[in-house]
Amino acid sequence: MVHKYQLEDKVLLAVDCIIFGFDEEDLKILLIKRNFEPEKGKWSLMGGFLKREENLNIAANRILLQLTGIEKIYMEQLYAFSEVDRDPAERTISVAYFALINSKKHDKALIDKHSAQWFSVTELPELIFDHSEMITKAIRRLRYKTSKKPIGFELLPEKFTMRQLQKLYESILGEKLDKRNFINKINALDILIKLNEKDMNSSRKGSFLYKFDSKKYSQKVEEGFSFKL
Amino acid sequence: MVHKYQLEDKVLLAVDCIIFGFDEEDLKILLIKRNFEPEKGKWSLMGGFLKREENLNIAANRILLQLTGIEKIYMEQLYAFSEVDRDPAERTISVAYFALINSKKHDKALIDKHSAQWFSVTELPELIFDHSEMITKAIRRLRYKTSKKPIGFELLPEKFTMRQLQKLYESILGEKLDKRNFINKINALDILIKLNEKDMNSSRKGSFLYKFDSKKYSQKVEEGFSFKL
DNA sequence: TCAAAAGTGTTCACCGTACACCCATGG
DNA sequence: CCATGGGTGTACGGTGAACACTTTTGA
Repeated sequence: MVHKYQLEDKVLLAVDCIIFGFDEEDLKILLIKRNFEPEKGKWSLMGGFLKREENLNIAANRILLQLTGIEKIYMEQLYAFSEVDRDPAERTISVAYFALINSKKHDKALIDKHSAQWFSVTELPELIFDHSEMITKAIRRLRYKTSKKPIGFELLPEKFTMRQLQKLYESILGEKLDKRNFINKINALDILIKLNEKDMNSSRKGSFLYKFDSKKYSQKVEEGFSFKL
Repeated sequence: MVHKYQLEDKVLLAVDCIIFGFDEEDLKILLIKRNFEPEKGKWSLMGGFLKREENLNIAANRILLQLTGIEKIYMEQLYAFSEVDRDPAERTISVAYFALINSKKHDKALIDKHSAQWFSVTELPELIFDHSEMITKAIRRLRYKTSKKPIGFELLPEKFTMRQLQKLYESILGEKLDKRNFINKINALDILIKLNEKDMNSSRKGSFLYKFDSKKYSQKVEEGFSFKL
């Protein structure tokens, strides 16, 4: 027998995505210029509504694909935002997701189509609704995450230098790190492969490139290894 | 101008509460016997539906009040569960909250009214829908929380012994702790007031009672003190 | 030859952990 | 007088943080 909850209020359920990227210098967030009412023309997170046949993760994936053209994106549910008047048009609860992408990989045409733009986390524009609050929460969560597991690799190209990795961590944590200590710690984790290949762009001497060793990593995860950084 | 999102699907939004309590021995969870369809008669978390005029926190407060009779309960949003078929009756997304209460304080009549019962986290019955998953997530979150801030006091009576506090931490973390190290750490936090009063129930010698010093605590929070345990 | 970034180890202070015995009391 | 839980301190190893100089090479 199928019973129904007849008398309860229904609401719109939105998904908003905080998309983090990294451009060798700064931690950035991808924002769109809203092309529909309300608040048309203002900056906003990329979002959409949950459809009947989707769960939230699938909806978030769909929304991320729409803007970036990337299928498999690292992504986590963040928090449900539910103030009664958060969206002036209609009662809407929004579940925020944060995502990490390699900012070189996404589809430029889609970015243009949505009038999207990358903003450094230190120089964000004014945002609609409670989107600033969402971002604040996302940054906190990202900081926490990176201190517990080496999540940051999602934001880098396949091959990267120690310098880039350090800069990434610095921009996530918002503080300078000591080069030697950083390298010691990373090496202690033992999840990188040092390549016989140098990146000659950054300096005359050139710096070795590394790859993330995902096999070793997942093995260590299974063994319960603690990745504290 | 008020614009509406005309064509989007609406859903029911539920709030389910994982209510933790502590009885001097075990970490427990308060469950109810469902008195409505579907799954009537089975064990379930206390829950309810979000109303038009509420945000999620307020809804969670209302639901907690209904079952416990306590107004101000420590409570945090946990996660939104959204599998399409999680509730067979109707598409329902549920935002889970976890709450910490002093299990002595709640209203017994309300417990009876809802056919509620405390279950040790190590001996949970079969639960409806995805409620087991919610509990698993809540326990993980609680463990994390207690290692970062002294959240556990919410679960104890106003006056408590070191022994009780240690047992509480042990049952949250699921492991035995060394008495001396535990006391040293707690004392290092410097957020307890030792009373000139002993609890004579636990032993012949009697053990000193302590109170949580919430002034000192909030002062330290402001100063950015790290409460790592 | 010099400017610019890469690469590399050691020391020290502090923290977490392991560990065992005496105390007070009621029965 | 003894059984029961309460209360107390120290030693050691490991980890995190501070710290400076040499190397390479293109311009």
